Amino acid sequence: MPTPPLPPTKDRILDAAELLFADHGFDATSLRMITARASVNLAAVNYHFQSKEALLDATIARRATPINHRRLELLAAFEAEADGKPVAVENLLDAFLRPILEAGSMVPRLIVRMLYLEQKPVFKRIFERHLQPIVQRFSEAFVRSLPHVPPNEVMLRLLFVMGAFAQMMSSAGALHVITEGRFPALEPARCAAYLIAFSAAGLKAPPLGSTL
Amino acid sequence: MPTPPLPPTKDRILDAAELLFADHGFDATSLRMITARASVNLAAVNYHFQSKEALLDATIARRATPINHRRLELLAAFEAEADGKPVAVENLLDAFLRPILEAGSMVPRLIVRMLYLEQKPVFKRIFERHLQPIVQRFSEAFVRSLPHVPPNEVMLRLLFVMGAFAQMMSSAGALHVITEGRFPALEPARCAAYLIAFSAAGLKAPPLGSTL
DNA sequence: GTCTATAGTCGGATAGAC
DNA sequence: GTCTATCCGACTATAGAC
Repeated sequence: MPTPPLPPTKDRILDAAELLFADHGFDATSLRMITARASVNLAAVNYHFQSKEALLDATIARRATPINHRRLELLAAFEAEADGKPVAVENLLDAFLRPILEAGSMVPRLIVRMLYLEQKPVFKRIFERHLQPIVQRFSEAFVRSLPHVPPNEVMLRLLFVMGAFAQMMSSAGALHVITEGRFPALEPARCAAYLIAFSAAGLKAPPLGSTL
Repeated sequence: MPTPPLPPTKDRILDAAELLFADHGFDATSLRMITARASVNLAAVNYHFQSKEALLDATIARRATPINHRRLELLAAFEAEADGKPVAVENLLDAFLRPILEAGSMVPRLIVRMLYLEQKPVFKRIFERHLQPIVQRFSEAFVRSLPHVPPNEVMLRLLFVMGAFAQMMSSAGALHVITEGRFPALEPARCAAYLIAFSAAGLKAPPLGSTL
């Protein structure tokens, strides 16, 4: 009986990098931490990828591509269902959030951290490539679905939604600790329905208008 | 005429550290970057503070202490005004957010980054010392002001509010770029009224209940 | 493709003169 | 209190044997 085939080196590196980047961030994750966890030689990273930044890019790309594909699929389905009328904001939020939440527990933390929280030039490039086009597409849908809110105010409110989502992903687990046990320990994804209810109410609130 | 007196070394270090930690985060800021900007010798940092982590702590403490004092002052004023009745959530949000927004442009970015975005053990200790007690106090007020929402759901929604606030602080400026100029370039603080309107609506939404 | 070995850099922290 | 000089560890990246 042959030894169970380990995943190829390249995939083991990606798996380890995904977990460590998600947990500790880019700067605080060294290539040595990655190679140790992947049981791979240090030099293998620079052989398969060219640099630490290129590894980050590959890590994000592997996950973001199918998620974004699914997002557009769901959006199209909701739009077909609405038959020309604006889609309910709850459905737009669902189409945007469900694919990333269903991608497994580390993936959202990785993407959130990388795309919303970090600020280095690398991340700006990654954002432009992997999130910008999707955000554009969804923004337009949100603007159509919120006719009583000025477009710029919709954009600002969507920024708030992204922040609430990021916070949920990165520290919903901490609520159990902060509240000294009063809040149940539940996975971030279990909070999604609460996030959608909260966000939908905020998005639909009467606009302030004026300066935007 | 004497040369204009420079601030003491210790304060110059704190000023430089505040700016750099806010812009680049803790890991990406080296002591050498700080001493260069402060025009101070490298060894001065370890003389006045003991370590990089202790410097971070001092940087946060210098700003957080007066802000938290002001928050409690405003909260007490609103509670006195309400005369035993629950305070309007808009006022609670105002009492929590206004002091940090009035503290100058870098201060909120520093505190937000340190207390919400970073995850190292150092930051956990800083959070427990400088934000935990305030959050506790305000949570209770929010729970009283939202009698139709279960306490645990209030806590979760407050987490969303914190996330929206953090996102506004760290990337409201980017909206001008992302929208290719359609969104006006305005300071994060100018968005505060919009954040409060959004958050108040989200907080007051009908609760989902069930699993929390 | 995978390893060892190492170059080259930069980090935080400290010793000791002034 | 402030400086120079330096230690020592960790890092990314690469060269070159197998």
